Amino acid sequence: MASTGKTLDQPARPGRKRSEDSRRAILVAASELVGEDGYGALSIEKIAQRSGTGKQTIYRWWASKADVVMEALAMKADLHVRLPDTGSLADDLRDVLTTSFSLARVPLVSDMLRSLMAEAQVDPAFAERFRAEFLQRRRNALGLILDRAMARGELTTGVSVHTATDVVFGILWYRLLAIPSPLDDALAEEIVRLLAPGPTGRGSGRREP
Amino acid sequence: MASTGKTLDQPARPGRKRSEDSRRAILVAASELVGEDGYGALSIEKIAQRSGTGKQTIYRWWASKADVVMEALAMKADLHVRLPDTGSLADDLRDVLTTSFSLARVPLVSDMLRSLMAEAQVDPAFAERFRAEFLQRRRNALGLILDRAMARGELTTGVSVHTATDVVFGILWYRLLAIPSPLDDALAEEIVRLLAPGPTGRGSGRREP
Amino acid sequence: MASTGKTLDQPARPGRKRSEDSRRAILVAASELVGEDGYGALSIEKIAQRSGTGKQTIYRWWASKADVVMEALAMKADLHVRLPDTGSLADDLRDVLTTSFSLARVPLVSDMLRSLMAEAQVDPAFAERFRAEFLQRRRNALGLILDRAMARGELTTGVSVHTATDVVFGILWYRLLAIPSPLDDALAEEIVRLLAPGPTGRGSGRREP
Amino acid sequence: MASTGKTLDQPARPGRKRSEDSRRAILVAASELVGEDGYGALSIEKIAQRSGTGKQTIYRWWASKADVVMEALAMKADLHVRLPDTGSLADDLRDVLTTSFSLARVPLVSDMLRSLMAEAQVDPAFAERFRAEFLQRRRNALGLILDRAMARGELTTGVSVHTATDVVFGILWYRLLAIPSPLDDALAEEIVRLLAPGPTGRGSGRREP
DNA sequence: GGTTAAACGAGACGGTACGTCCTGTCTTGGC
DNA sequence: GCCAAGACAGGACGTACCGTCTCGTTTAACC
Repeated sequence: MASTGKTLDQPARPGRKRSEDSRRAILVAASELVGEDGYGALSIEKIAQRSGTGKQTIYRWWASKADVVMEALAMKADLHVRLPDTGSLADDLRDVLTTSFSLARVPLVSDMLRSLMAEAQVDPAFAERFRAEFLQRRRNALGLILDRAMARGELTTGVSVHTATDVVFGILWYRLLAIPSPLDDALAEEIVRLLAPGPTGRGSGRREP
Repeated sequence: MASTGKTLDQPARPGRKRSEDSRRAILVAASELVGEDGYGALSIEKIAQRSGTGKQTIYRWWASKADVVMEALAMKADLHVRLPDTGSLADDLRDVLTTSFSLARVPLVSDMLRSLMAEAQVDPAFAERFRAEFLQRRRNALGLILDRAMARGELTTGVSVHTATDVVFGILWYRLLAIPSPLDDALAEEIVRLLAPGPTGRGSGRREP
Repeated sequence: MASTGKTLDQPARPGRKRSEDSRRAILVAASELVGEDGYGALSIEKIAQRSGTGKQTIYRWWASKADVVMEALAMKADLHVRLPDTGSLADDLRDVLTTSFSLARVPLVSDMLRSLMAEAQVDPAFAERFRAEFLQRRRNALGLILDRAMARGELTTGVSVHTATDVVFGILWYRLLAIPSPLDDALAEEIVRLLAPGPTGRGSGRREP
Repeated sequence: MASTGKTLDQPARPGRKRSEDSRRAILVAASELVGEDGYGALSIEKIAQRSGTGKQTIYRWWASKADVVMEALAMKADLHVRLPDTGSLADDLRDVLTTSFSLARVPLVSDMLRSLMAEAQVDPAFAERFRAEFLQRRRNALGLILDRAMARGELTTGVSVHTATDVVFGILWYRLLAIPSPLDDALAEEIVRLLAPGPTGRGSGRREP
């Protein structure tokens, strides 16, 4: 999740190098401020003051305060997307769900996620970056799992891979954003049951009359 | 969807009455501004100027600009929640879904919905009002439908009513907020298939055991 | 020296009146700051902070910080231009000179004068206002005295009224701006002798050969 | 007019020599920028950019942007002070005046002069350098002329040499700074008449008694 | 001829101030 | 008491420069 991508692997530019210290201080300050007063009270001005940097340094490397938070989140939480491959849709799905849910249960992480999604509604340019650098990556991971399941004939519920993905992320985000409810293993199990009904599960006899 | 609830059905107060003209002008101005420049560029100042009213009048009757937009949305779109009762989960669900989807396809409506959900992430007090006055009402309607289906034994997918509700609204909001995708009849059908898998296809023969 | 002249004696405008308290606080703060750190370190931001007002209030009523200082100077020192009329050029001139010099010897006043003249070199719009509201008024006063002397035949040095005015203000400003030297009665006397050589003075016999 | 005097005639140092190209490019850029946007819009940053040099190079050799302009002025105009010695105060004075006036009539030169005087009001350290390196030199030249006239008994107006100098430079600077008026031969003649009133008119017959 | 050191273009850095916009409150006079 | 108008204190915006500090390169003098 590079901030700009300006460096095209040709660091042979003149001038002083970007300060890694400042970068870290800014991300830490942003994290702290979101945790203390919430994203609504966050301002570039406060980040600069708290981190002991100049506003220009923030504007130089990030396009908006949401981008700072997005990178702070990446630094804070290991957002690396796991790609389980157990050979069973139910198991793969359960793995992805419990991993995602446990991350979303960390208060600071969920606060940041909610803030980023909110900002994306209001700032179209950031929405694009948020989608490309965050949302789509997770969709792709789940999509791969579902594609494999589809190939194995395990996706028997009559919904497309795309829609199944929407169901999974839909419920995750809806519980984050709309009606705060627990994202626990019981919910994960319900979703697994819904999307990957086992041969002896709920719908076993339904489809083979 | 009263704006504040200040008026306690006791209009026997002295002084000038609230101006209905101003109220309407404010809501119209808010609608127009959201349509033109987006919610991000909306400000109380601009609403007052556009509507030819004073800022104080807005602050007097609404708690925040999000509340203005929420009322503007209510004025704009008929948000009355339909409560179908066909006796079949699939049909009831399809009815709710297509109604909701067609509303969400109106650009201004979806813009406002997205804005309100965004604001709710950043302003906890508004989040409470938004939940109570908007989100929960729609959950309750769907909940009633699902409760009836449950009683008839139609909810066979092994998910609770609560979770099924989350699945429905989850996918709706996710497509609004995260990955803009069509909210069409095909999607409605997929969701019906997922949550109300009929033994011999949709609807047919369901009622004659 | 009205700041804007917006009020055209028709105060029948709606809205809150201009706060006289804020106006005074701003002028006092500007005076103090010029006295403490000099005009070079003066900023709108500091004036606002010191005076306990908002920057907008300053920008609303003054076009630049130089205009604030100009009005602060008017408030500080009695800049009312005396118009002596003794019937003698020498006496009139001496009166104007000693009055002007004694004002210019007040450190804060001279600091402000120098700052305003400096700003006028760099900000053409302010230069116009400074000329019209300050410099020209004083020129006019001296011009009147010299016109009267001319009519009485006392201006015998062969310089025009315009040039004589320039000589007087030239030396005043030059000593303020360029080579700090005392502006005392001795200098006044020298200028009187130069421009109004009395009948028994230096040039008495010069012109009647 | 050395820029800093850092080089103490001991060039026996290792390392790269000062680049004459950069020096010239900086002075030219400063001239151009003052001519285009005025001294008020001048900044070290723009000089560096325009001249294709680094800011550090400017800071290394000049103490402030005013010092750059002062040196640019010296490069631009021949500021060498003429020292006429005709044996007649009127003629010497006229020579100095017309020379100075014709220089001050060059727009860019007068703009620079005004800027430097303005900066001197706001930056005491620069004021010192400006006085020593520019103003005082011209005073000294005129002082010499007047001293000689005094010795010859030509200074009959009853003003000291110091004051007479102030009269000359006062009117010059006043017309530059305060009330833009022409600095032409007519004015020079008036000043000559004022300070060197010849018994039978200007210059005529004075030298061949 | 290698070493040392200063000057150079470039540009990031911590800061300060700019002038604008908006917030939520207060004040005024009219309805 | 509501309303339009608008002034107020305050805070943040995004930009421009300040003067300083790396960078890697170039150019001399010295050893």
